[in-house]
Amino acid sequence: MTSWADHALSGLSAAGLRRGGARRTVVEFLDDQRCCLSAQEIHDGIRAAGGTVGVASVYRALETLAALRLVQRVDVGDGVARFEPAGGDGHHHHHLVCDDCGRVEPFTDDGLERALAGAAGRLGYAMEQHEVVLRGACATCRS
Amino acid sequence: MTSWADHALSGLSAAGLRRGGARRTVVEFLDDQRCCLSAQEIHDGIRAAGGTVGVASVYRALETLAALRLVQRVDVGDGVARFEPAGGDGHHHHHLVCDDCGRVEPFTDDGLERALAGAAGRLGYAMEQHEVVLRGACATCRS
DNA sequence: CAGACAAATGAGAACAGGTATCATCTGACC
DNA sequence: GGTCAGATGATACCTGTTCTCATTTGTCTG
Repeated sequence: MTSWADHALSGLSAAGLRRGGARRTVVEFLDDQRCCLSAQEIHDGIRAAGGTVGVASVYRALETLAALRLVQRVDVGDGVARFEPAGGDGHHHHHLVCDDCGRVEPFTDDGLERALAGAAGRLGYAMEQHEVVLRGACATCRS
Repeated sequence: MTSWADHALSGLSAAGLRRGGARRTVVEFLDDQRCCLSAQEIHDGIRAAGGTVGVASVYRALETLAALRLVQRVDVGDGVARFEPAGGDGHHHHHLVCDDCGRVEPFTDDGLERALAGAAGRLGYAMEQHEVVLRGACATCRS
């Protein structure tokens, strides 16, 4: 099995960057997550797990990983940036945000991916990443 | 012709809110714009046009309008919130962000809209709004 | 049309997420 | 093991956004 963490660490080496210390800790922490997390949540989570990584290092690691397309930055509209693993295994997804309960949940849709690729092609855009956020009332809150 | 400004001001009245002063100024300023603007840009633009609206009022007006779905909040990933008219006339669009020059440009795509509606329906989501951001190299920067 | 009153406003303080600084440390190569 | 540039962490700082509060202004009433 090739975990995303391995993929990401390889990517860092390939870019001529070191893979030890804080960067590795952030990568390994992210690897255990299901959906996007804010930098603060990542920082807190690492400390709760016994790690001692500074906030600055978390932000630096995320910035580096985002530049290498190894993490995706997600903005759901509450003013805080969230991050999640990207690239590597095909665990690509988008997000639903419930206006009532504020919960963020992932979803995938092949037709949507095709439509996105089609639109980018038609516009002459070399698409590197895309982000889709749907807002509304989730199935739970509708009742 | 029914401008978006009229539509938005009607919406404010219907919600039992006053339509004079700062709120009206913000609505009328937004009505002249092509694409999304940050709160700061809106504030500066109004002052440049001779208006005297405080920053707080700009943010409050935008928050109110967003809650009424009269403006759409757009987040392109640089940490500043942008806003643009929404609802009313069918001037709905999404955004392309160039990783090189940072320019944000609007686009529309019917196939994409259909795919979004289809995905939301399949997931049991009552979709109120959606936002799509494509990142990559724009046609100009590719050469 | 004047009076009354709650909603709305503006200036600036306060807050928070994110970034820059800098002395110290450490991974990778020799 | 030695060397040194890259990396780290604590903290000061910056900037976008929200809060506070005294003052102003729509709107409704009589």
